[in-house]
Order: sequence, then C-alpha cells, then structure tokens
Amino acid sequence: MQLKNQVEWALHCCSVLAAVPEGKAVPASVLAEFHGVPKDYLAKALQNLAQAGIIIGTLGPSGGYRLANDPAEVTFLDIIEAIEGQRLTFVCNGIRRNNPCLTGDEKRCTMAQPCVVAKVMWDADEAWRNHLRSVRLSDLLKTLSDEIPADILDKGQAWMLDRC
Amino acid sequence: MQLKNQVEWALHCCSVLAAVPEGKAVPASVLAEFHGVPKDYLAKALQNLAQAGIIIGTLGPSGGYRLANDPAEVTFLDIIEAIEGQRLTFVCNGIRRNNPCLTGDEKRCTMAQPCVVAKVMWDADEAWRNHLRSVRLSDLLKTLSDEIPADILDKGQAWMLDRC
DNA sequence: TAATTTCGGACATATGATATCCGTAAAGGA
DNA sequence: TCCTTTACGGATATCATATGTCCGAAATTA
Repeated sequence: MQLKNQVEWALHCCSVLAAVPEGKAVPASVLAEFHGVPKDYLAKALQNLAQAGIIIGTLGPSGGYRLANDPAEVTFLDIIEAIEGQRLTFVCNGIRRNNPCLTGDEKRCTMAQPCVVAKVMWDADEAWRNHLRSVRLSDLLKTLSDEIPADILDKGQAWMLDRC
Repeated sequence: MQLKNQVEWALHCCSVLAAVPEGKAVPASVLAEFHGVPKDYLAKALQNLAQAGIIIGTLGPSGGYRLANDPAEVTFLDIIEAIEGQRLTFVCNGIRRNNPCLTGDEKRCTMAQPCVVAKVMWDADEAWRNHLRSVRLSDLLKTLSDEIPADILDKGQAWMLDRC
C-alpha cells in the first residue's frame, strides 16, 4: 500500500503556488521543470487539483495555475484526496458473508454498522485523515520560512517569476 | 491507495485461530472454506503470517495453523505489517533535490531530518499505526463475544472442530 | 506405506500507476 | 487577424503490483 508519487508532486506544487504573488499564474511546464518531474504526467495531477477546486487553471500566454483559495483554507487532506480519491484504505469485502455459521444480521458490514474488523480499520483510517486535516498550506509556508534562509526562498521566487 | 484483500483475510483468520481450543490446528483449506476465499492464495497470506511469527504451521494430517502467542500479545499492526510489509504509505522521492534554488542541506530529506512535506505525511502515518498498535486480538475476541450471540459462536466453533 | 499438510517456487492474469502523445479550445500578444 | 501559449480531455503504451493457480518437495501422522 503506497500513495502515488503524484501526491508528493501535488503537495510541493501547492506549496510553491501558495508562495507565488497574487495575480501570477505558473504553467505546468514550469512546475515540472522546477521539481524535475515529467511535465505531461504532472499535468494530469494538476488537472485533478483543478477539478477538485484547489487550484485554477487559466489559458493562453501568461496563463497557468494559481491557488483557488487562501492557503489557510487548504488542508493536506484536500490535496491528497484530490489525487487519490476519497475511498478508504481498507475495503471490507465482507468475507463474513461466506461464514457458514452466521445468519442474517451478523453477516452485515456497512459503514453505519461495521463488523468488528472493519471498525478498527476505519477508525485507524480516520486517525490518519484527522492528522492530515489538521495541517494547512499556511502552516507549511510558515515552517518553510522558519527552516529555509530567506535569501534562498527569494532565489526560488525569482527563478519562478522569471518564467511566468 | 488500498490495502490488499489479504489483510482482511489475515485479520479474520487470526480472529478465528484465537478462538480455537489450545492444541488444535486449523488447515488453510478449512480457513479458506470458512471464509469463502481461494485456498491457494490465502495460503500465501498464511505463510507470511507464519514467517512473521504470528502463527505456526504444522505439517501432516491433523496439521494446520495455530496462533504462536497469546491473543493479548498480537496487535492489528503486527498482522497488517506481516501482509503489507513495513514500508511507510508515503515515500519521499525528494523532488526538492531537483529544485534549482536549493543548495546542499536544504535538499536533504531523511527519516531523521524529513522535509516539511514528508514530516506531515509520516506523522499521519504514525497516527494510523498508533491506532492499529492499540488494538489487540484479545480486544477483538471480547467485542465479538459481546456482539454475537453465544450459540452462534458455538456453532462456528463446532463447524471448525468438525474438520480439524 | 499412504494420506495430509505446509512450504517454496514458477507461472498466468488483472488491475492500477506511470508516462507519453495528440487534437481541441481558449486566451493573449504581435 | 494570425500566431503562440496554455489548459483540457482522450487514447495509448509500459511497467509494477495484486490476485490467482499450479506443481513438486519435505515433513508428519495414521
């Protein structure tokens, strides 16, 4: 079980877009070059983010992507679900249904009334989600500016603006 | 991102084995029939559990699988890791390495010093693991005996003992 | 000895992740 | 208006992993 590489790309891209000046849009090709990942495949991830309403794509020269909302409104979970979809990591195929000794009610396993195993797994899933929901893009920016010297960040800024 | 079906099978199988009387061993074929899953493929999952030291397989007639330890010693995480392996759900490919504006130290992303993104993801992963570590096979048995009428459980018991 | 069982390996198939390519439409600049 | 740039959507190819099956070897018991 492993998250797609696109998740890593999407998170870093959103982090970049959150730091770009208002009104500027960054093309997929620039984001791809910046991160050293294949442009066409990254484009798919960005399209997913756009469909989820996290970023907005604009056409034409000087077009590209920008954040749709304030960085404080975007959680890690939003971004991850845009890429991975919203299905849970554990799916209950209900193999208790085949248990020759259970009857009717005991066999059921639904979201509302999960079986003993599914309940534990889904609770764990929820713990994962809760943590990801608690971290916002704005938190990421803050940590970045704490960890990375300002002149380095400015250099990145400049590199980016140079090609938008 | 989705856990293998084998995880569901392994959890239910361990739950069954935990309820089997001391000294009895249950063959893979019986566990497969009980749950209605393909015998040969389930066998692979059981082999993984055996290699992880969670269950013990014995050869020959009246052979089969039994729990290696007390149900109170076995956590959900133990079982899941036996099937899925121990690698984290998020792998950092370090795309910051390709960032043309970072130098030396800023590029690194290790377990000891994760980058900002990896840290959040790995913390979330740890929250997931912590929950799974907190639930033991004995807890499962307790919940089962609370939820399922005793006569049904006994029926399952009997069905099982009938073919071991 | 014969039947049963785990064990390990080899193999086949299906599904999803990764990646590339192309045509279309929209928008901006010359 | 024309050309370039860009996102968008679909089609396709490739690779890794999950799923599933089969077989022979070794061990154990009746």
